[in-house]
Amino acid sequence: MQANKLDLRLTKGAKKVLEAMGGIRTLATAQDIHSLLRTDGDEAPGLTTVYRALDALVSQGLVQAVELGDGEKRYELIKPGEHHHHLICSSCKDSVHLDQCLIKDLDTLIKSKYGFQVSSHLLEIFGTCKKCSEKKTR
Amino acid sequence: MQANKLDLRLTKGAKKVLEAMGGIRTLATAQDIHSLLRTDGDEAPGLTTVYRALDALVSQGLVQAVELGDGEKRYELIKPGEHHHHLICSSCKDSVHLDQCLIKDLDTLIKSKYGFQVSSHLLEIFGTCKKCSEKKTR
DNA sequence: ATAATATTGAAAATCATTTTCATATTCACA
DNA sequence: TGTGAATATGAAAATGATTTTCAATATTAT
Repeated sequence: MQANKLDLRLTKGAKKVLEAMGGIRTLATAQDIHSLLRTDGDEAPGLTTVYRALDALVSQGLVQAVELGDGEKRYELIKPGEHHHHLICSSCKDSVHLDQCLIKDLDTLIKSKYGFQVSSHLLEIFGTCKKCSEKKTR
Repeated sequence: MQANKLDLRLTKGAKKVLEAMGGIRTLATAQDIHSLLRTDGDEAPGLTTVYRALDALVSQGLVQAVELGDGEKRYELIKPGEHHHHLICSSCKDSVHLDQCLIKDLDTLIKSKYGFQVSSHLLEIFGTCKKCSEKKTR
């Protein structure tokens, strides 16, 4: 039977990657995820498989990829089809993800002003988090 | 305070790069700029120098670097200290730059809501440009 | 000038990611 | 349940953008 309600044809590797990502709250590189799996021991998939799994998960909408400008892609679990943005602290490198997209309504404005049909966007915000700015002024 | 005496200690290579970028209206990679200079002939700087020049120009605030997720940095001339964002057509790969930052006022909102001091942000918008969507519906 | 300093470029190194290819696993279906 | 086709895997090699090295040049201050 080929019932495809939600096409979740996940490979073994992808399932493990998904599982590992469940335990991470911040953005992680492919290599982060790989070494996490390695630490957890049991038959960890190789790095190549992790990359392939991440690709698959991204196109299935379960994971989002973010590129911050340092030449390394970072990945994060999302609710299927959703996305979100981050506040990234330049000092402690920690990232907080925002619970809602801050520029949802921009799409229609852009459509009417430029005739440009928005399909996705990339928004990341850099600065200093509360903790770090308190440290500085102390 | 002396405001306008900008520290323009540009190397010969950087000057050439700057010049070449003046003639480009879209985002260009280091290699684009390099081959443009090569085409223009006269004693073009090597690729290494182009990279170094771009670094310098970025830290001097004359050029902005954008990373779109394909692992290649793209560069663009800006008015010193300013920045802007792009509408990038997934179909024809052309990019239009927006004349003003669409999320200027977000900073204060984020500051009050998260205690996070914004210093910079990354915003790129992907979709289909007017020309390309007309082509499709034709 | 002359010595000290900074810039250049070719080639080598780096490093994340992708590809290759041979082997192992899963799947369709008779 | 077996059998062959299709898919998944991983180690090693390839890729490709960027960086580093290092020796040769050019620039600058003295």
